[in-house]
Amino acid sequence: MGSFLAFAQICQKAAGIGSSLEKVEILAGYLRDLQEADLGIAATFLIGEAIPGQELGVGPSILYDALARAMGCTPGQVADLMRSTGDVGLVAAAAAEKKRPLSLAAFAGSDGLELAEVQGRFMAIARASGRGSQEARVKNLHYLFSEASPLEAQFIARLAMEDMRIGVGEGLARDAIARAFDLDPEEVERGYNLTSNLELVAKRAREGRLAELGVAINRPVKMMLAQIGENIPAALAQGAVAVEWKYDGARVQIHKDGPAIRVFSRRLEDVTASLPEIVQVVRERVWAREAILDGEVVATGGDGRPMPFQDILRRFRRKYDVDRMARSVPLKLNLFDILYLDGEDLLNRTLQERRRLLTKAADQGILADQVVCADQAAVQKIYDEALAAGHEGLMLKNPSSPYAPGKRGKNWLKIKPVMESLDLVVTGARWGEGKRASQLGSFRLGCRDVQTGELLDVGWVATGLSEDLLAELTGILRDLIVKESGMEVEVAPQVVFEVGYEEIQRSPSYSSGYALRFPRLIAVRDDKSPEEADSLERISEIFRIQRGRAGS
DNA sequence: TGTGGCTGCCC
DNA sequence: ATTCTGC
DNA sequence: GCAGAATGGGCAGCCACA
Repeated sequence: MGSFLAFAQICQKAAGIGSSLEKVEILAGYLRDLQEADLGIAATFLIGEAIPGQELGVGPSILYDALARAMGCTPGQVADLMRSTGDVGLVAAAAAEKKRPLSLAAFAGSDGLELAEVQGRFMAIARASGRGSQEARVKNLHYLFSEASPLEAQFIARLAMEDMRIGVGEGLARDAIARAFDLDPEEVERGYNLTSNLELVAKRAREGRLAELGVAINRPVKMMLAQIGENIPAALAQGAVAVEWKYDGARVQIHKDGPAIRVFSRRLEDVTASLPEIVQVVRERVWAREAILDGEVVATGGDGRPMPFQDILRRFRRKYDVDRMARSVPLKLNLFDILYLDGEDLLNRTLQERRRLLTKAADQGILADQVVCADQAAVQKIYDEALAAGHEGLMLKNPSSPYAPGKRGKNWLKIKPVMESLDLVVTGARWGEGKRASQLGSFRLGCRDVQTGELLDVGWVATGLSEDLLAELTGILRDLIVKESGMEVEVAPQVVFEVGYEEIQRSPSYSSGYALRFPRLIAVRDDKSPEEADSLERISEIFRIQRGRAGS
């Protein structure tokens, strides 16, 4: 029988090992000796998937509730512990230390939790819906904590958050499965990328039947991803590239089985019901009987320019008012790849070959434009056109590369412009978690309102900081704290950050009315005072002219 | 019945 | 999404 | 160069609660 304690001990061990190879070795040894059912559970648990492909509906709020109940304290006290430890796992371990036993079994010293029992509780948590469902989730978590030893509780809490933080992700889990059953890691990786189901992959690996996992209609394939490219000349160094616009939209993978059409999102969610016009256009303009197609949908306004990304978000996952919203935010399909055609897996064909087949399989009008080109000036011209049209930049792809599911490699490069940065005042901060425990991990930003002299919120920044800088900033800002509540602090406005971003968005939640898309710290401006920070006027002016709007 | 907080997922 | 870090 | 970790804005749907 697979004990959850043994799993937790392996997690603890893995978390303490730096070397990936050593980590894989230990995980492999553990997985190898499990029975089939436990192997499936343990494999998915390792990557923080409580139940393959299902939502738990548990976040910090419900988890802290359950922990508070287990410890017999208030959620506020749990939040205090979070601030000092920055780790739900450690808080849960503490809860298990001082728990009040729920059941007689716990008094008597229970037999310990089984992997299957823990997953069963998570299933009950995932199934809960409707009135009283949040209470049901809390109760099931509370039960698990009441039965758990401190070490078990640590990883139950991390599982509930679907975030194990043991330095094991999909990559190492795959390698561990391969090592456990003496298989080629590439084969395991292929099986996983074609099914996204580590439980299934682990079981098939054990049986030596990985080869049975192939490309099939209605089984979404992990999407191939792009790396950031340096610039156009560097991308052209290896020769000609396939050039496409990088659309500011949402990725879709479309499965067509005759008249039956399904649309999957980047995370392979079925979004068919939200996108009726995409289904319709595929029905009318894809000639292939069976196909798996890859593309990007963009919202297009009356002027033919792309609508803000926020509008696309209003379409995805929508269940109600779908038709009305389809009229106000119409989506256009831009197909750029084909992975499967009439019974044939095309993954190992070259991009050039796939493009040729795509051209035959669908109407030109729903394909993303593509040219194969080795000339720097010509690529630059397309780049300028993409930006002038309001899109993000270019995709430059290696014409002779296969479709590599789930890979983010140099065969697909994205080229985007660097926006001029903003100098913004740090007005607050938030205590971090994990690696950033007991440090300030994200920073609230303000711009100047010239009329009133006030600082207006433009959001937060939390990336672009090295560990040294993080520590230094914590030291500086700690002395500037004027107010503290929960995980957040307010600081006297003295520090100025130079902040980079991709785009300025209208914001419904920040007082300036604007927010930055993908904010990152470029530098701390020791040389600038808050009075010299950028103004709301400057932000709204950049907003007005960005992305080739106005003045071009 | 309306609303605000929470969660998951787009980027 | 972006960015930093250790292997 | 890769994989993992820590973090951003903003949307819909759902649930709790007033």
